[in-house]
Amino acid sequence: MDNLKKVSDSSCNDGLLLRMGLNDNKAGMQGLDKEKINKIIMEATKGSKFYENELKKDQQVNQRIEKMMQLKEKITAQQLLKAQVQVDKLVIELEQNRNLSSTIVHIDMDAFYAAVEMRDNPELKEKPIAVGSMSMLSTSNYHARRFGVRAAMPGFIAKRLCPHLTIVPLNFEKYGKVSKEVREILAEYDPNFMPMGLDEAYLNITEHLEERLNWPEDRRRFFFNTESTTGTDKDCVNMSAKFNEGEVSSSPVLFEDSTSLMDDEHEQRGLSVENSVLFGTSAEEVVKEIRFRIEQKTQLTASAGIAPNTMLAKMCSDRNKPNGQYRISPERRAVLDFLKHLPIRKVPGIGKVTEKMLKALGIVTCSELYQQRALLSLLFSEVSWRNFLGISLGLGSTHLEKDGERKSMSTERTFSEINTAEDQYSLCRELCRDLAQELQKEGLKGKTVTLKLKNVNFEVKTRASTVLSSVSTEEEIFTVAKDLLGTEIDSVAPHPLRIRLMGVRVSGFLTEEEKKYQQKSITSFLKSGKEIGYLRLQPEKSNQEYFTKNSGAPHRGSFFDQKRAARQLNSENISPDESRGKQLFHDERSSANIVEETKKVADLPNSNVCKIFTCPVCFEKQSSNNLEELNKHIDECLNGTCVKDTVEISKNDSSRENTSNFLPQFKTEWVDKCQKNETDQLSGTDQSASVSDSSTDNSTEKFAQIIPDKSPRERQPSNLSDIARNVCMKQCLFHKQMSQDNEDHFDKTEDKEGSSSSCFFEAKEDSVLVCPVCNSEQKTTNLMSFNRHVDICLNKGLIQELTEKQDFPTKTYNMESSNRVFSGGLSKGQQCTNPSQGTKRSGLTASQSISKKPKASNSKHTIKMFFK
DNA sequence: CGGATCGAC
DNA sequence: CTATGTCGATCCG
Repeated sequence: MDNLKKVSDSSCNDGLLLRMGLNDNKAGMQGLDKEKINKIIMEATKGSKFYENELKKDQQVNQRIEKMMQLKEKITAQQLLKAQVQVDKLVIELEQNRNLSSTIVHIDMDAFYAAVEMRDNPELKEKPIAVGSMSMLSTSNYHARRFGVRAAMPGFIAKRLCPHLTIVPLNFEKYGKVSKEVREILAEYDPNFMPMGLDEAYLNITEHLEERLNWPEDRRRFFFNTESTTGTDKDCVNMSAKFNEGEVSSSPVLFEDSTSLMDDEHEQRGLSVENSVLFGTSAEEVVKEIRFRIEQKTQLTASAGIAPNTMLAKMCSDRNKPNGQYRISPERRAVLDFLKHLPIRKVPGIGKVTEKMLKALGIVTCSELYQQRALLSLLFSEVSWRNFLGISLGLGSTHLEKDGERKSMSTERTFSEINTAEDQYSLCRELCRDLAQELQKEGLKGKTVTLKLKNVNFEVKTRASTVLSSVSTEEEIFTVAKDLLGTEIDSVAPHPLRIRLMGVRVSGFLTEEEKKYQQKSITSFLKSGKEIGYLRLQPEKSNQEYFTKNSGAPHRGSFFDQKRAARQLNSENISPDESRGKQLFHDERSSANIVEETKKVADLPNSNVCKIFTCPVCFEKQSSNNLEELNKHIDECLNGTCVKDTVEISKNDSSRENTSNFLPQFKTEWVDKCQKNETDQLSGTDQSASVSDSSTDNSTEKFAQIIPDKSPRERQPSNLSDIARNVCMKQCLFHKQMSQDNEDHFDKTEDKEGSSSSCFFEAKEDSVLVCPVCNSEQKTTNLMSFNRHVDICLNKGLIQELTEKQDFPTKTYNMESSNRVFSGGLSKGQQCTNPSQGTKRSGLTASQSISKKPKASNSKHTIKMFFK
């Protein structure tokens, strides 16, 4: 979708206008120039509550910037130098692993909603239109954009900018249909393509390109759609001309004033059959073919980008928009050239706030981003500056990851002021009802309910509560949401709560495996607790039964249950892979237990268990209704007490709960069982796990040493260093493969925790050190010298290449705090970027290892575990 | 964990 | 009159 964000304003600090992101305006045509547009927007905006709030937010950003600048002032030249060295080591490594072998395509439908509406209503074709409502526009056509009418602008302001503007209401059904048609085409080129919303998608056409080489020619020939409606014959001809020219500028659908292109150039480019186009085998040709087919099928145009990774592809698709395409050839040089003068704001994941913060540091273009990498590493969080670095090197995801399971579901509504508690509660219930319905469609239950409120001053608040048992029905959700709402109403009493928006979200879903077991187990844990006095009934005002639904069964002893719950929990803490494997492994045998448990559940009458717990050890009431707190307390109480029935714990049990503490005895027990289990049952299978020597302490570190590993051959290294070596070896092997200029005989070792200054390269006996930058063999085996050489090389090579000159601030500062206060924007597209490289990347230091994705590869996981 | 923020569509 | 809705991620306390 077209965003208004892309344009930055050169005039510094008129916050709102900047936010409105006015585009440069083509002179000559009707429309407004930038100045007029800004003026009108200001007039419409000034004095509004909305504007006041925008100013406030702006102030907050300014404060953040100020803080950052203060921090910057304290940085010493020495610190900066050190940072430079560290960062540049990473640069080498990233550079080493640069992967240019994939061909990623980003397809972006031009002014999608507006284009669809124009297609379906010819009357609109000549007019400036926008899709949305008086309060908010989703997109506008290119004609309307000349007036400054843009997505995310309220309709009433758009009307002032462009009084003739036609606002068409949204019709998602229609867009969905068209989107589906487009996706059918895309799927032919990459069955695993990744749609991003209705109008965008990423494709990995690497495989397609290979196969295509062997295709007969007629498989690359496509015919014009002659039977299309609304005089598109001419459009088709236009298209043909455009495609043959390989140069496209405007679309008849999008521009009322589009000129007819000449139509007799067919022969110029392999058009051997009348009414058809033959496409070649290159990436460009493939994408032209895709766009051609999209237009033939839907009468809509698309823009596209072709590049070695998703980030670049996305930026490419923006380049020749609308109805154009652009390719970055898979060469490092080409990538860097593309980035050289590119404003950071064009980068997906860099929004207006990040742009502003970076601008305060004098960073506007990607090459400046690279220049300042050392500084950024001191001012921003690890995640952020690494992201920045990746951006400035042009690195991104080279494969398309399927998006994982959903993490939350929410619904929210904006309305004219509601200020009576009664209305607010009923609205809240309504939202809960809607949400419950959607949740049930996907069979989801979550533990956390979040209430979102926006008051009439546009201030947003969220209030969350996590409950013990997963919720999914209207009543369950409402029970929680209502409390949150009540608290907020009380907090402003005796004034009314004046809101313009309310939203409800449920998150904290169970994973597939958890779904199977947890419900019963957890609730059984709670129920049994109640039986022996863990939980006590507390009379409450009204519908406060948190656990009336999904009641669990009583099990035998409380201790038994508690232990089981705790054990499960910890298995969760070990590693996703590990616990998942285990669960699957035990599936069969545990089913019997579950059945039995379920029966008991059924027998239990609805109860009114409530929020007050009594500790079974000290018998004191616990005020917290947080299971974690409760368990923590019980742990403390129990610490040192002997628990005999540990042996009874069967590994089949699979209850879990979100508690990080549990009885030490159980941990030990669990580890032993695991250990046994692994060797007994897993040998010979694909799965393996290594358990390090069991030390005596009961800390969780022990669990961190259980290292899942897919490769049978490397099972059970005798100690941690062996494990580490294996990891390094694997990575080196991979490295060698990846390295185009082979012969790199250096070994990389992980930076150990705490010793961040340790050398990056470490010599193997008999090895020759080859500089990864200049590729020359180094005589020295002294790592210090070698590292120094690499640093020098870097400064000569990379830095110059990308930035021409190296600017090195040399002021002297004092700096005591290493706290990074600032975050750089990271969005999905962005930060998934590096996993692709990440899985292949070697030599990551422990602290460098990024593992946010649950789907982190095993090797990555191992690294992280190892250095925990 | 909860709350605020950012960013994308 | 009239400034969205939904989701994921990060960071901080």
